[in-house]
Amino acid sequence: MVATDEEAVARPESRAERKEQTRRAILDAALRLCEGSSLVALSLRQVAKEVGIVPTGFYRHFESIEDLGLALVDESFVSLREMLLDVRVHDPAYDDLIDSSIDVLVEHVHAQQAHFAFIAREREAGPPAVREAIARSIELFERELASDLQRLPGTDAWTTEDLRILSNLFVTALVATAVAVLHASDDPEEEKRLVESARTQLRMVLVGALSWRSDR
Amino acid sequence: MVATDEEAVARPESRAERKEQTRRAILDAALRLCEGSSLVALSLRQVAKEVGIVPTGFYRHFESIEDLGLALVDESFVSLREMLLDVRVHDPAYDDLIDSSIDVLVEHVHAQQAHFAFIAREREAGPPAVREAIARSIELFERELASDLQRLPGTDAWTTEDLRILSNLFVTALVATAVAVLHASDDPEEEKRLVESARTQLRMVLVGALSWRSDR
DNA sequence: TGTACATCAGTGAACGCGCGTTCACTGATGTAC
DNA sequence: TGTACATCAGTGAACGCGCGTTCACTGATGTAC
Repeated sequence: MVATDEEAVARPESRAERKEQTRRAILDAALRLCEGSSLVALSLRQVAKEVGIVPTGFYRHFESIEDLGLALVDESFVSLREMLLDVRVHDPAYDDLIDSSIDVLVEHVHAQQAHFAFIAREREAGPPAVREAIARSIELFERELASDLQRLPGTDAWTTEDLRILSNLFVTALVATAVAVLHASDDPEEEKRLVESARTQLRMVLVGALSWRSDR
Repeated sequence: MVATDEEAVARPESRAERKEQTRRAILDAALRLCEGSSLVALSLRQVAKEVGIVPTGFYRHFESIEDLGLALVDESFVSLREMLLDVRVHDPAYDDLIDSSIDVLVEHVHAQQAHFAFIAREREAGPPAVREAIARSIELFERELASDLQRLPGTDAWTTEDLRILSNLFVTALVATAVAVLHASDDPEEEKRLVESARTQLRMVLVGALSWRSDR
């Protein structure tokens, strides 16, 4: 065993790395503690206690609970963006698009329960700055989905506005499904029903959108 | 002027009536104060101050803020039920069904802003008992809508489950529209766009549902 | 109609508690020479 | 490599404040006779 190795065991992290670990612990603790109520009911002292630092230590990492909330919004949407990439990776054929999208959604909801619940809650109940950040990110997400939809056959002649409207409906239905799956997190039968229901709904929308558009 | 009339002016209300007035004032104050955050961040003392009674006076009317929240849920869904009746009263023809439903929705959102915002917020962020009460009421609302849909031509052969799935998608889209209209409350242009977008979406869904079903 | 008693909506003092924020601090880590 | 100094993540005491809840109360309204 070499001296530098022993040193690495004794002092495995730099000061910056340990600061980053505490920051992570604060973000995780906040996400955990505000499950089932809201960021606006979360206190800095609760978070500090959960993390195991003194209340004033919080200020080394965030200015306020609201500031922490904005960091959680960013994090959550990184999650969501990864989901969109996952759908693209599958490069789905038309008839398979909906099934694979819902599968990816459900998978991500399970892997990122806390993030999904956070967004669903705080988009309406969070501090104003957090609500605005979420609204902006959802709009961005819708635009990205719209540009994905544009690559599908049958949508070539659609206007940007048409795509935005369809994309908005998809996102609305998917968010509702995600929230329902979250609430049924301990009931696999219920989840199956929800997934089946979402499949039917998205198919209705897709069929309707295509035939309704061609009518114009 | 008769003696009894003068008496009516001097003592216009019974004790029970004045208690009811205070109860109403508490409900209104709570609805106002938790706009923009959530019931879980609302204190009994804030409500009492707003109403103009001493904090302990609150207990003459409600056991807790959560109890008050349950009363607000009941009230809000009375509002929603009136909306459904309004749609039925118009007894809409097929091609007019969507337009008149959206008109009624927007009208009710304007008249009952606080109630809609309350439901949208607390269904995810409220105290557990409040969330459950809202979930139950929304399910009931969906079942009522489903039985309305059953009366439409073209849905005769549908199963209960089919109707439930369609009804759920309608409610999801309508709730999303209501929330968007609320957030655009001071921008008539934005509201017009939202209404137009909702019309398009609901038409897509209806067309899709009918043609997709007939495929089976 | 008048009197005696019951009810009960709202009062006001008091309690212990958790809150966000201030401030001066400690001591390990990092850096310049 | 060794030393002297700077940085800064986390500490701990203290503050004034709003919180929910208890309790004994007041006095107007309602009721029984």
